[in-house]
Amino acid sequence: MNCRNTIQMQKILDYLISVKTHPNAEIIFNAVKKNVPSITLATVYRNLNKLSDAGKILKLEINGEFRFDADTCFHQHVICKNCGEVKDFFNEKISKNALKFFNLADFDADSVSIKFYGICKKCGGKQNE
Amino acid sequence: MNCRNTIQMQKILDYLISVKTHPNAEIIFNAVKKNVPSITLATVYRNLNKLSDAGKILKLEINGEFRFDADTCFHQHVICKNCGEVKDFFNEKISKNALKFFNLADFDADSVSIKFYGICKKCGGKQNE
DNA sequence: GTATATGCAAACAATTTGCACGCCT
DNA sequence: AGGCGTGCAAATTGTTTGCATATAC
Repeated sequence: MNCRNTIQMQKILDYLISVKTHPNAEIIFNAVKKNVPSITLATVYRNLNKLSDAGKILKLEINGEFRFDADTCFHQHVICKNCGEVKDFFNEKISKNALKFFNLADFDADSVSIKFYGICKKCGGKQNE
Repeated sequence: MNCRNTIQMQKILDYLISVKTHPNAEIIFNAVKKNVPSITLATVYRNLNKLSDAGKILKLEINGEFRFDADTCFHQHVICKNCGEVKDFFNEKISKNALKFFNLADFDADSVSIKFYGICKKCGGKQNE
């Protein structure tokens, strides 16, 4: 892939690898800005899109925005319908199984995104307080 | 649920039930407008959110926007990474299996969203032409 | 040297919100 | 009658784009 090794891109990737959360572009921007003060949000978006096109990171659609994840191994995401918290769930089999049973003659699927929705412990019972 | 039976809401739901596509708010707006000329996009959004909160329709996050689906039975969605087309895939077992194997002590999941990504037949080989 | 990436600002697109009025129950 | 839903317009939020300059290779 046509991907130049700029400091901006490197720091964005470094940051994403260092966190277990699933930050959106703005959070990544603010974090990387500490190391590369001149960076702009546009550059962050451009790099995130490039990295996800290259398959180096995941681009998740959660709560109406894109979130990014440097862990590209088979796993799933868990989202609280109340507070919006996002967690990982690791069960390779669930994803592999889904792909195994997928078969549409006119469609060639190479990846699968699995999101569980529910209520986290913190919110349990007391929604929208 | 506090849900008044307005013509707007009824027509939105009728339209969604009548199509097998997964329209976004604007497409729904334009379709319903033919029957209810006074309707606005804001009303469409408000009703779609209410219907999905009530569990009567599904709110899908696809290609950076929300798409809506009146079929709330277990099924999955298939998205072409090239042209963005969205299709249904029906395999109850995949979704039920995912929920069955989900177990996080501090999280109670009641639904799962499964999206397959790949290239549709139309786009096969000739991406981004 | 040349093409690609950056920074900046502006444009865009999707969705939500405040408010006065109208309609369901 | 009272409250929820609507229409309208404006505000928000998230993301992309055009352009001149800077930088990686």
